[in-house]
Amino acid sequence: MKEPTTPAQDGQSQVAQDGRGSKASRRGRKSPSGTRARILTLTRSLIAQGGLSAVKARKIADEADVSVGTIYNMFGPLDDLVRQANAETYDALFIHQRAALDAARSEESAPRHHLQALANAYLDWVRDNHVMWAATLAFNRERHGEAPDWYREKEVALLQIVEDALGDFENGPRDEARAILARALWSSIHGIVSNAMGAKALLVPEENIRAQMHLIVNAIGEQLLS
Amino acid sequence: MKEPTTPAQDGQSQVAQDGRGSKASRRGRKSPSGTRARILTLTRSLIAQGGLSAVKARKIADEADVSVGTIYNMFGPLDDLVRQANAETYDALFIHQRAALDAARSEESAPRHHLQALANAYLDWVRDNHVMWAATLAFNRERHGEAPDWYREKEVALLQIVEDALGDFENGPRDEARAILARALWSSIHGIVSNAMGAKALLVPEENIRAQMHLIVNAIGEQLLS
DNA sequence: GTCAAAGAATGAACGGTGTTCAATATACAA
DNA sequence: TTGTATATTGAACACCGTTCATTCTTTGAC
Repeated sequence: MKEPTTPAQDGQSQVAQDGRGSKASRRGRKSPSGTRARILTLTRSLIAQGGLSAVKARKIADEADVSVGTIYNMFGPLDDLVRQANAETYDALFIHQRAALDAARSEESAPRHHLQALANAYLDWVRDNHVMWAATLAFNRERHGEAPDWYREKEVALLQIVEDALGDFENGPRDEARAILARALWSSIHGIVSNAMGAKALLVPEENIRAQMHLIVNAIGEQLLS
Repeated sequence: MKEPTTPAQDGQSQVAQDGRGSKASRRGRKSPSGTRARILTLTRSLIAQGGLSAVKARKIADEADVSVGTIYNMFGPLDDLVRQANAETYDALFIHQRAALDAARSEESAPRHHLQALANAYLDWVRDNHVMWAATLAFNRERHGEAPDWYREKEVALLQIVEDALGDFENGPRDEARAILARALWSSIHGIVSNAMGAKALLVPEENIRAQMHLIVNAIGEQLLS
């Protein structure tokens, strides 16, 4: 029984979890030589080029100038390495969506436009990151049962943004009802985009997707004003 | 270059594509001994028990009392065999959904209840077939680009049911607009259910999922009456 | 029944995969 | 320098999808 050097992740705060500070770390141990970061970057690059199935231990080891053993020592099974890569994808999406909501709020716009902005921002981001995102979703689908808490929280954080946007409605739902609505909205938008997303690109014309999203968001927004 | 015995599928009519008639077939060739059916059944059974990753050529060969070569002669690469298995899953869902719409129509109910019935029926079916369905979705996500027409049409057929239900609205949208709305609705429902579906079971309480679906369907239904 | 040609079934072998772990190299404190 | 605790290595293992020369089976004319 030998745990990998870094127990997997603790994923406390959103974003920024690269392990330790750049030089001497908290506890005077651990290697400095950005090997861990290099492996992770390489993994992400492989996914971006060839999808999930392009992630091979030997390929990473070769290109990162380490042995296969090192990868396993640092990350445990290859799935855990992929999860780390996916975590960074989640973080990027999170930042993007938070920024979109903040921007929408800073304008003098109705709450329903905040929802529209979130949906549009999501589509924009998926358009620009379809391969990474498809890999993340495929991975999740097959290994959702085994996902650790710090990973699951990434999804929850995204949902929280939608809940926040729903809070902008004067007489919108609260508590449980708001949580249900947020999940319904997010799942729907997510479903629409996923449905239009192939392995390498968006298959349905972008304007069509946007029309579908707006149908849903408008229908919900309408209800929230009555 | 040797094509598998049965070229893959032609998948003409919805449902029922087991290849040839039970005994002497159209062209006086082909083997009778339900080997093909046995392999397919076994494959489906493996998926139902252990998910996509449980499908192994040698395992199937052992349990079906054939050699690995036979499987490859009959189905080509293992992915094609899985696709055949998935096709049957699609067919089962199609029949289930068609029946649900027919039943809703035969009652004296408003068109919006037809949509509700479809959504509810979908959730029912996924609840009872989560493993097979999860496998189908996971497979699609990683190999959507390579999907042949006869396979893609299975998805289209499901969408058509929703379009039909939308046609029940007196002054509902037509043509392109209806197609977009159907896709939006179906993707949304699908997204909500997928979001709540783990590898082995529905993770979110069923009543919560139903509440989410009804929010969406009601919101859309409302719009269609104004 | 015979027998040659066509077809179907076989499974050892191949290249590639994730993963392990005894052996080795390195870093650090005394 | 030396001893010990790490970190790194890569050959070896088990298993995977896939191929294809070989073997068995069926068929139809005689």
